[in-house]
Amino acid sequence: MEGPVTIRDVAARAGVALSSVSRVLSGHPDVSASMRAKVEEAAQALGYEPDLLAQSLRSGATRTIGFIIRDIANPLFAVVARACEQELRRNGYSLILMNSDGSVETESKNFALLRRRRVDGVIASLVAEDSPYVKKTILSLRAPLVLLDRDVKGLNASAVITDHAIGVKSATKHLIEAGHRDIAFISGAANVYTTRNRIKGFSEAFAEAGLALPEKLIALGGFDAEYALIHARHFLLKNPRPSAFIAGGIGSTAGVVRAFNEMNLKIGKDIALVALDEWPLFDVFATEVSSVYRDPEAIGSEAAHLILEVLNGNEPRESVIDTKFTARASSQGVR
Amino acid sequence: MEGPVTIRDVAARAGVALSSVSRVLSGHPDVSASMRAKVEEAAQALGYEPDLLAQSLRSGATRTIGFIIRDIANPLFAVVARACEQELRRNGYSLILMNSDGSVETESKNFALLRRRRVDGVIASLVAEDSPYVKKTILSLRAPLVLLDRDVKGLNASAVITDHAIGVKSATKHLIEAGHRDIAFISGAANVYTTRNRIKGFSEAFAEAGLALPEKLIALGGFDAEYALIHARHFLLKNPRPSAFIAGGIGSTAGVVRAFNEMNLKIGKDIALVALDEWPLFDVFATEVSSVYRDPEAIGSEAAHLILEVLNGNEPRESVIDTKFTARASSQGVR
DNA sequence: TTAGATTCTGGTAACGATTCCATCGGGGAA
DNA sequence: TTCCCCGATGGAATCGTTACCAGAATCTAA
Repeated sequence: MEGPVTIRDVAARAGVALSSVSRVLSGHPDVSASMRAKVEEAAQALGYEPDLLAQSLRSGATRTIGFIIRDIANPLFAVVARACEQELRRNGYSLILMNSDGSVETESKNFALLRRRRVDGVIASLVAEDSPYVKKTILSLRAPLVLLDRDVKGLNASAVITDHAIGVKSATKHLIEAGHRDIAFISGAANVYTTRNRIKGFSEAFAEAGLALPEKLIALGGFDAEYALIHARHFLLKNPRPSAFIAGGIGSTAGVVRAFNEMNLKIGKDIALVALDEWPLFDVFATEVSSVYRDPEAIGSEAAHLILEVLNGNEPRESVIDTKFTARASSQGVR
Repeated sequence: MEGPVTIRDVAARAGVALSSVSRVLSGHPDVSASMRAKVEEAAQALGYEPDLLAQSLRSGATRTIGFIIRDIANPLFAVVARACEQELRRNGYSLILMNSDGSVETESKNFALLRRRRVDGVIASLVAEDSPYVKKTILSLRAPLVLLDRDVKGLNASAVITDHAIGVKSATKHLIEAGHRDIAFISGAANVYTTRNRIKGFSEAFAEAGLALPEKLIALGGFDAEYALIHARHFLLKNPRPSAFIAGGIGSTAGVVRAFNEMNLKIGKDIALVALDEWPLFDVFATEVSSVYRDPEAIGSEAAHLILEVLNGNEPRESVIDTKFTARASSQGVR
């Protein structure tokens, strides 16, 4: 009873050659019934299970997928990760999780490490699209890549893209129709598709209404609550004060709502709010918040499908997830 | 430019033996300066990086840790996972994430797969402590194990234990002192330490106050919102109606709050609420909720430390994380 | 000057699996 | 009966790395 059981041990016990054991266990057709019986008995008795490491070295495939994101603690991405892991697991793949901590440098190191681990593919939500690291690092990855909500040219990668614009446009229209003009928009960094696409929807709604875009009320710099808090405070001191806020993601919304609380502004009464994305307990606790929703489960399982497709020899492609605006108490009855 | 660069290619380019390349790159002392220079030049020029797979096969260590939890989408565990991954990454380990989907069978399969992947250790939050699978599966793991908030005898595992009892006891005392007697308690399944330990604190507070435990107001069966919703509804129809609720975790709290909303009960006014754990945006949106808080960052990094300790040859041990009750508006002014 | 120790280097055997190739029989066809 | 082919098996090479062993070259000391 020393160390794990290897194929040698099974061969010895069954009194046959290594290669025969391998053939039986991998279901090779040219094996006699008696051989099959002997080997299976021995494998069973010894509790043999093949070493995935050795198999990987031999076959060149690790049945392992890297998953790189800024921060798994973001509830949206946690759901994406869960759905993705589940789907990959069903197909015999394991997921290696890495956080980038919001740093392109860490992100780059993560890619390099995954390359050395010989992962069969990578699913990633990049910190930035314009980093000098990114393209070089990714191009040296000898494995299929699925990008989440990012647009980087010349990578030959698959992508799961969310159509934020359509939802944000509806939301903005809804606010404009309710009489809002000074609408503040606070969302994540401008150097990623997510933010640009959201702004696109925001702009389109103003353009179609024949109104000028309130450029001075747009703050795009960080996904964190701190960034949103500072800018929301600043906007709330303007004259005239914005009558509505659109806040991107959980971090931005947290910051915006804290600013409201500081000034004792009641959501849905003194000020309107639309959140981009939803998260756990979104539906509970006081005022119901209007939102632009995207299904994180769908994003995760679609990412898994896309990588599996390429692993099965198909060409990389893009898949679009839609968004849906729902008006709730937080954006009604303010004007 | 075919396939990844191996140590052979480096040896060929430098005109030396394989073994010399290996020695230089692994920092062996007995290497001449000229040899070092030649090999480093070649490795640099070819962009060589050692294959972790091959190294692992040779060395027996994969520098990989398995992380098994019920559900990464639980915000508390997402933060635990992040902190854990971060700490392990700093020490050169990668994390393989697996969800058990609340099934002991899936959990068992996950353990088996991690064993085949030859992970160096496993950090796990078990679905149940009394499963027949668990012990057998875990004992066959030839790697150190860190349990999160679970108590299974005879495993020789490390553990990060949360001292829920102390926080829950304070919370219960606080409610009792405010005059509450019919206090409902809804939390996760009873077959795990977390729940038992919480109930312990709950019971102690009643005992010390010389009051009988309101056993008919205790529901311990599931971590999900659905379970909590059904039981909260049921309790709210009792006569007398409970005047306070203690809800374990995010799922339970969601269910309880939904039940309140259905009956149009205002938290902190018509009914008191204490939540066990906190989560993103906990501090925002209307009524501030009293809570028993534990630091998920600390749990995650402590788990990483414990596994690293054992990997460095130390004995497994237990580490205790404390909890802290904070009274907020949700539990004040109801009576 | 030479024995002995000390560097340094190359060759080779592992780690645990798969797969190709060669060999050996047995069965079918002429 | 003879020839051929195919099913079944064992042996050896391979994946990319490290580590042991032996030998060559250099150096120290008597």
